[in-house]
Amino acid sequence: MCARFAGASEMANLMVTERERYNARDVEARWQKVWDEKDVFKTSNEDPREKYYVLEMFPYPSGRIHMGHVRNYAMGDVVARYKRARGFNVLHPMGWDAFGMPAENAAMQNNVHPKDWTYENIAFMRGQLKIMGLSLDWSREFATCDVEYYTQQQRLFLKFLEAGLVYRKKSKVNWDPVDMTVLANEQVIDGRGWRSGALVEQRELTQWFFKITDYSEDLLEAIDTLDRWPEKVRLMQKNWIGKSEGLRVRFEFTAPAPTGDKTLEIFTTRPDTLFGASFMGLSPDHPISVKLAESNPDLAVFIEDCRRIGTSAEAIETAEKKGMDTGLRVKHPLDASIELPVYVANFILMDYGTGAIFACPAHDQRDLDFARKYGLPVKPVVLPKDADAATFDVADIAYTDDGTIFNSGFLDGLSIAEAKETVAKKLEAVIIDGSAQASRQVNYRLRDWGISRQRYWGCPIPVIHCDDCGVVPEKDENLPVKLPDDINFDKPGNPLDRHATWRHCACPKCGKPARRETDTMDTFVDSSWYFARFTAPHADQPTEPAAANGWLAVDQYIGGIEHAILHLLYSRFFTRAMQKVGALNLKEPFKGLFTQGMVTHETYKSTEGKWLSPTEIQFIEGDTRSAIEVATGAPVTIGSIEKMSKSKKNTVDPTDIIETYGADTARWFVLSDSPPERDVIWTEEGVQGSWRFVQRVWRLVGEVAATPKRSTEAPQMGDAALELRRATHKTLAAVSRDIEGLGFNRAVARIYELVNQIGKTVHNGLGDADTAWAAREACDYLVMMMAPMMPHLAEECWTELGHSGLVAEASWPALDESLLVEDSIVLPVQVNGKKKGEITVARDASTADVEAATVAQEFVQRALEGRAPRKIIVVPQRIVNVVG
RNA sequence: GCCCCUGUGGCGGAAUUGGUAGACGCGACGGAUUCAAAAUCCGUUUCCUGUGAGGGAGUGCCCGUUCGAGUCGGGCCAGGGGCACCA
Repeated sequence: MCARFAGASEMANLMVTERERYNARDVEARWQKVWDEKDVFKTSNEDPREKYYVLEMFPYPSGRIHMGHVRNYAMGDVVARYKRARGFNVLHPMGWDAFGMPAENAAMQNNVHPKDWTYENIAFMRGQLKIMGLSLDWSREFATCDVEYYTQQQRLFLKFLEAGLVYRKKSKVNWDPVDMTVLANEQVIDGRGWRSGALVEQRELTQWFFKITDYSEDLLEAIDTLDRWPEKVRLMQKNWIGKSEGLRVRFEFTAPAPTGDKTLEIFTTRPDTLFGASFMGLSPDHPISVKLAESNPDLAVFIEDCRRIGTSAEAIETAEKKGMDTGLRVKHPLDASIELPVYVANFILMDYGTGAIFACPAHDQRDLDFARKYGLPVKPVVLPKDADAATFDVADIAYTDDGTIFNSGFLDGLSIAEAKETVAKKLEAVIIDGSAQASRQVNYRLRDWGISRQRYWGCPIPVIHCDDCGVVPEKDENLPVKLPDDINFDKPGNPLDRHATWRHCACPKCGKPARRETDTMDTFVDSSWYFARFTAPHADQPTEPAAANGWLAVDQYIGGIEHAILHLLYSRFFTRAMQKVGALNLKEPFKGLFTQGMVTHETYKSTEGKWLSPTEIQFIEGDTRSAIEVATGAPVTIGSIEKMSKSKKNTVDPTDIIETYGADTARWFVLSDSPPERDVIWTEEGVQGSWRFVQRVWRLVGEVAATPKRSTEAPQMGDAALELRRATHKTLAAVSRDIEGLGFNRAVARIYELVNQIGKTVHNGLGDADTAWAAREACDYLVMMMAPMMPHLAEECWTELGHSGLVAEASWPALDESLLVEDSIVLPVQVNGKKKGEITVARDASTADVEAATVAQEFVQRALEGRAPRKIIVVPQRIVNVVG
């Protein structure tokens, strides 16, 4: 509880001791028990109704849930409960993304076993989720570290291996020599390991890869079918896959390279600028560079330097363009009289294209930087639209925009596109050494997915290394390859490597002693297919294809934008791969995707500059802009609003909030204040507003419930009663539409409006039978409409209103369309586009009648200042505009 | 550098997709109730001007399209995000 409202906790307690107050804590526990005992949210695979699969990204069991989880799961729960009320057979499961580094860090720091740490966290967090009152089918729960789950993952791996979707290759990695582990690029900070602080080395390791690039084109193309995904995410995925079309061109060496190659093959997207070529560039890792280095110590040193620089973003940004002349020369493919030097250059990547380029400094910034440094020629060949060919030159900025080709012989005068095509056609027809000099090629930025991790707490890769047979897959009947429990973390590195017995086994092929693979799988593998596993969580195969095909795709997937690329792309790949091995039969796992915003909070700092949590500060009475530190009384600096994080201490614990105000209040608040895709600012005032609303609804429902139960037939309605009925049904139409479109904040606002209207009616008295009838209908509808967001309060009110059965099992209320249209309507009247007043006319009034009514208005005459209207535009049932 | 998104009161945000800008909530202010407080209820709250009815301006800035623009188009400015030696 926030110290700013140190009194609030006691306040809330005081409130609940008053008899008529709504006691969230007791009520919520009671209804949760009822739902549980009746198995209300258990879902059957055999239900004949239309299916709806709603899923929130499952949590990592870090120890406690945070407000981000609350927001995410509240949203999913609204959808699940709404769709259930709409008659769908709803699958809404929950599980745990339970493998990963933090468990091992905890093991090293606190001497607990990763398994114990993980399962204890899961038990605690499950309890936290349960008090949120989520409509989850807990019978389908699993953790990815459950042996049952990772057994099936190993089975999938072996099927992928058999299907040619898995391979091993040597690859460069960031290696932390102290922790003895591979680091992801994000874990390298200023060239040092994020944990150990040791200088990171580039190492070549043999690693396992998934062939995601087999699906580059398919993954790219199918993005266009994902029309219920945010445009932003689709764009990010497109950019990540990074398709570029170009030409592979082979340049003839003047004398064969030391590797024996007669030609140097490069990839370019700008064949139109070939006449601007000034030199060739090789990656330091190119086979020719490597071969040359064997007999050239200077080059060997240079290549070693390049490798040390690493792959982090900072390193790349600050690195100067550097290179070394190899002494090799090639012939220009379009003009054999031109010879070009071949350099090894530090900015060329081995794993894109062919690891070699031709450089055109005038039209590529990197090439230009390099050319200026080494005094190489810069020859412009693309002329900007209004430039003069005689004087146009490039200084320090390469010209990369559109223009006309010049200085290029037979290409002169062509557009860039025409020149590309002309060059391609010409070089495709030239045969060197038995094959075409050039071929069109599509290149992707997307790389294969390296899944090897030198870690203990992950899914073991089920293969065996045999001296005689090489790499041998484990036999299916020998699965699972279980993680050993008896490990220790007293030394850095992978405990599986050091285990006394675990890695020793018999070769599945020849039976001789062999060694297990000790690498485990990237945890992204675990989360790439869990959504499929939920459809048959206890199957003895990875999936039950009938169940998977019946439930998938996920109709609505909800989670953070931070997974916009990797998790979602891997899952899309996995679904395709699983289709290939017959585990299911579809390509796209998530039909609808929604990425919710973060939960943010003000930050606070002490006079010494230390971060302070909201519980450590107290606001000065009546002032929300100044506060003091509780412990010292010193003034507090109130900082910017940021994502809740442990490091900035600006977190609010969901459990504290739920204990004080109840889960419904917490859920209502995170749904109400901001559009769900944007960040929401957590404020104590806001939560109290939600809490006030809960009490208000409870009071109003209580007053209405004291009136006699309404008959099925509506009585003759008076004006006030009819107005309330109209409001009720309009709200129903709007809330339905808003929830369908995930506009929870709008749905909340509509519900507030209805409650205000009910309040007004109650305030004016419920004496008339028709008013009481309308008020009861309004409350029945209100309770149903708020049930997806505040399920406990809804159940309690439902009972109070005299209904038997559960709201959780009730159908969405019926809409009376006739109440949405009114006989007379208010039309705004503009004069020359500015609103001057309004008129009330019959709904079906003719244009002529509306015009007549308009010109008769005194305010219209006044605004026209005596002139006659030149034109009157009547938009039926919308607006009138008088042009004068 | 490339790609994308967002700019509306003191604050979070609505606006039927070109038709009454500011719904709803928070905060603030005034009042009722109370011995007093809490809670609750009733008001006011975009800005300027006016005692008032009213009048004028207004959705980051400029220009345009339109009877009519927060919404569409063009050009700026500011903030945020993604990718980044990708040839």
